[in-house]
Amino acid sequence: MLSIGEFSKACGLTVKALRFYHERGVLTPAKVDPHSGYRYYDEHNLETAHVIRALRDLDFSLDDIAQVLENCDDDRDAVAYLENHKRQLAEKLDHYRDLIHKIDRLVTQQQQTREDVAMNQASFEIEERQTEPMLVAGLRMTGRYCDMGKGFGQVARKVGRHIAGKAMCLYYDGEYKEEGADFEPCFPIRKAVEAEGLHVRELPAARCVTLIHRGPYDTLSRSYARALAYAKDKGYELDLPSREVYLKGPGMIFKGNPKKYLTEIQLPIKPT
Amino acid sequence: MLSIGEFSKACGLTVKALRFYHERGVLTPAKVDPHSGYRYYDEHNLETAHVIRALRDLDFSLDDIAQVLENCDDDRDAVAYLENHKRQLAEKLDHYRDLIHKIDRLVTQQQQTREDVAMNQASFEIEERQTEPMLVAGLRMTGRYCDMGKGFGQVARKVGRHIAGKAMCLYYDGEYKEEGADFEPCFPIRKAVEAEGLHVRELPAARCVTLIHRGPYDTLSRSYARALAYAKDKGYELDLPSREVYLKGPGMIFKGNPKKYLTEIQLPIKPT
DNA sequence: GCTTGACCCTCCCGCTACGGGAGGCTTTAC
DNA sequence: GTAAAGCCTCCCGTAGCGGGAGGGTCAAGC
Repeated sequence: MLSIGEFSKACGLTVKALRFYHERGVLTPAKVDPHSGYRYYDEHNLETAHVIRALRDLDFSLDDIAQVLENCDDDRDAVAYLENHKRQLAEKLDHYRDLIHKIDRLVTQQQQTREDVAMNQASFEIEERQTEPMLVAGLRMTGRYCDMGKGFGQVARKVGRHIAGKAMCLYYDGEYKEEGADFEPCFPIRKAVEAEGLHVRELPAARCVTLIHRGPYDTLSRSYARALAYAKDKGYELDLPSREVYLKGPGMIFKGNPKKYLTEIQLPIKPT
Repeated sequence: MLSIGEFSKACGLTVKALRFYHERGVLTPAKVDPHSGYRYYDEHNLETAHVIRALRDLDFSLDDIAQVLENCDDDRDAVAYLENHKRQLAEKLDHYRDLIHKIDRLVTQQQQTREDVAMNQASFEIEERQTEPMLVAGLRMTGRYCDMGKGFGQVARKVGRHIAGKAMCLYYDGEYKEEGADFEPCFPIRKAVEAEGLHVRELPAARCVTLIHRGPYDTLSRSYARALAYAKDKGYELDLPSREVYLKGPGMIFKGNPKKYLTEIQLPIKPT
């Protein structure tokens, strides 16, 4: 018969834990002095204690341990519980793996943005440029521009891990529309994915009038005006859809400072 | 200004959570009516709420979120926190992966034991057999047999994932010794591992008198007597170390029922 | 027999991030 | 004016203990 302190040393469980196990009924001492309330443990308790320790080390809950103790005499009986517990652990594992991947994506996106910004920092002038063809997944929608965020959210959720570049939006109207606008938020993706509701295809190359707009979205019209004036000046006829590429916009976590947003406007020139 | 219920719908956080965030100071409503105590939230709160949601989805603690909110205006500022958090998640990931491996090992060992037992169930008679050479890691010790368990524990901890078969023990004394016995608990392993304090080598093949003992260890002497009598009868001279292979003994979790233990005794015959 | 120090006891609070519910105001709609 | 819905605070519960307060018990030495 060992006192709780001696037993604690013998089995490697803390005194606090032993008292708690007693209270929860998973490890009842062989004898409790009714006068002093002192707990005394025997050989059989030691065995149970070892079992509890082994199972706690495997992250079993006390309730599960109680079940195992009740139904098993043998490692063999415990196999079903072990398998079951393993499944639960595997779920947690997947969960954490998923979170780590998400963080990874956030960080690399952030890095990408920083590089893009650094690269484009010099030129805020109107340019003519040939865009590269790219594979995109988009969600065509009709409504107000402020609902665009939800569209991006939906697309991102569906093609999440295949995203290969900056968010962009295609505009199928030739003008600014308060309501009933026809536009398509999309993401460049690495490889063709099937996703219901999404339009996945290669966006063709096009010669464009481009301009990087710096500042909040509600001042975009000024930059549009400049680009359109330039095109008119050159006598270009413009094509649809026009594009906006969100080089630096609201982050995945923070909205950030709208004064620092960078948006590239791309107005395709109708080939002559 | 939205009431807490409306705001809850707007940001996707529960009313309970919002009150809790207020109490913890991570999301203070724009206005609190001093008379009624009603909380009212504004546009800026909505932004903060989104940040909190994004970070909670990544399993950030509220304390960490508070720090991020205090020090970051931008996804870019948050990168360091994300990296840090990722490290913590990676630790958990490793932890769970480790546990799953441990469970796997337990289960496969258990299965192995079952198969071994099924195979050996028929024969409890004395046999002569050539043992196969095998790679083992052992810990030679001097003392009492009851300390053998600790020896197995040490060996198992060091070569854990390389264990390839049943625990066994080599006996270097020609007789039973109460104290000062010279023996070596060891495990067969898959490939040579370096482990300080352990003796890793190939155990040579040997022709043996073998016998499977069923029951607790304190009745082993009867089986030894039978095997020794057989050897004497045949006129064999015996070699050292003799071996015991623990086909079915105390499990990794449960001690199990000693009456069901199976132990193979192997007494090497000195080549003539 | 007495003291002392080590050991043990039973509460109670703390941690995370809320959820559930009781009991009581306030606001809003009809 | 009234009723329903919404809001408030306060308290308890979660898992598995750790820390500590305040007080009883045990064994040994004098």
